[in-house]
Amino acid sequence: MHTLMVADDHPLFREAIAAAIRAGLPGCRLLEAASLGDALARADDEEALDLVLLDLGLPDAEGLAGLSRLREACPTLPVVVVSAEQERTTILDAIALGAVGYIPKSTPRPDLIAALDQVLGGQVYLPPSIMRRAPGPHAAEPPNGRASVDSRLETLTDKQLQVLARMVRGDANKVIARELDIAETTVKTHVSAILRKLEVSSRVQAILAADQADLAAQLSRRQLRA
Amino acid sequence: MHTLMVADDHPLFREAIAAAIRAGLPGCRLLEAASLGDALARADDEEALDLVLLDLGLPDAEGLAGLSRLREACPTLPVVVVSAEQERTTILDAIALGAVGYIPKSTPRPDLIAALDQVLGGQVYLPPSIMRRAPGPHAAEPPNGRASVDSRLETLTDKQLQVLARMVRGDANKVIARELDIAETTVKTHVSAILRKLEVSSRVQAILAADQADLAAQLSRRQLRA
DNA sequence: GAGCGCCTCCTCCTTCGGTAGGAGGGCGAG
DNA sequence: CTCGCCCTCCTACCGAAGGAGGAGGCGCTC
Repeated sequence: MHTLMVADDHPLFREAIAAAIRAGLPGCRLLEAASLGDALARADDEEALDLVLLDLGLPDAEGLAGLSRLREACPTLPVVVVSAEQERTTILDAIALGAVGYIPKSTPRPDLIAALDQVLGGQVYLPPSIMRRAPGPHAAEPPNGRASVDSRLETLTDKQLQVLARMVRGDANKVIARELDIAETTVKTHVSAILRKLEVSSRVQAILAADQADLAAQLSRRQLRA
Repeated sequence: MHTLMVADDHPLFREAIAAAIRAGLPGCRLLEAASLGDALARADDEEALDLVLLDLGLPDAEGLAGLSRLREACPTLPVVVVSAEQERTTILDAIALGAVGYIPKSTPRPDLIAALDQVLGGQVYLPPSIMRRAPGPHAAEPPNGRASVDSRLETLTDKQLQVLARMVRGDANKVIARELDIAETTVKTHVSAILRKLEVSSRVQAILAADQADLAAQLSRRQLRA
């Protein structure tokens, strides 16, 4: 049927997941790897490999960097991330790196089998329990993080927002001036106002604050061209 | 059964997708909206709404900003994006904004119905044809995108990386000097080297390049404290 | 030992970033 | 009309950023 590889440094968990697969997907060949290096070596030998279940947190592959390395070494090999980590951004980063699925370690057995089925069938699996939470990306965050920056963004005038949009692209004042067809001194005036309103003391910090907030949304909300 | 709303400004496409749904998911109630404003108004009336099929490219909601607004207005309302756009990053952005699925307009009818089924069943749907392409995020992109920035990061020395880590936090040279307990002139030397190696011409651009690449991974790979 | 790379620090210089203050013009609300 | 807000531009000043060049120390390899 299929050939899977479980890459996890914790033997107990490796056994547990292997057992679950044997029970739920009978007929599968199962390989095991205790480290990323191990997994990479085995992936070279086995050309019949259909899927890798990769744990984030392998000792020789800190977090998503490990996934990145595996993807680079074997770009055509489908990888599902299996992890205790449940952050939305982590999940999205994993998918962005080319993972074909993300399975939290807390996933109940039947759901896990269904997820693997889905992935082996050529689909992409994301955990509904996390990805379908209502409030989207700005959920259980500290109330004085994103929200306040966002509100400060709203106090900016249109021109200031346009200037800020260029700042976050890395443009210098002189370039911004040329693009918006105003004098550099005027750009400076706007920049000063932006720094004051954002309550920061340098251009870099303004940029950091801006892309923590949803600048793109603010721009389109006011029908401003970027 | 379920109540769906199709939000698309193109009447022909709206009809086509409505017909497909009626055929594939008999018993569904179907609402239609020709604009984002329209959709928002109808979503307020209907409390029984199960899913919105949102087109990107509505005249009053440019691209993902429209999704953002809809999500803000109705955070608990599941939204599937339906679009001609097929960029991986667009898809991931949509999911990051809280969409529960992404269906390219080129999706064949049976697959579309299956996708809607999956979403109505509480899952998350991503188009396999795009998301499971082999080479991951740096595929058909210009070869000098993320990969090259990443490799340039590797040419940085440890100290340079430590300095860069402070730069991306918005620290000034003086602050970095204090933190690393070296002279400000030395920090400048490092910064200059960083700019040269990253092939950029300003601090801001260096920062933008750095957090496009995986700086965190690089730091932990060398066991450096941030 | 010689060479090399890295880290450290220095000076001199230019450009950029940012503040302060003033000044004129457009535009809408009272 | 007056007031206030915004955009525009200016001068002047100062500190931060960045380039050029030199220099010493440290640890490595050949």
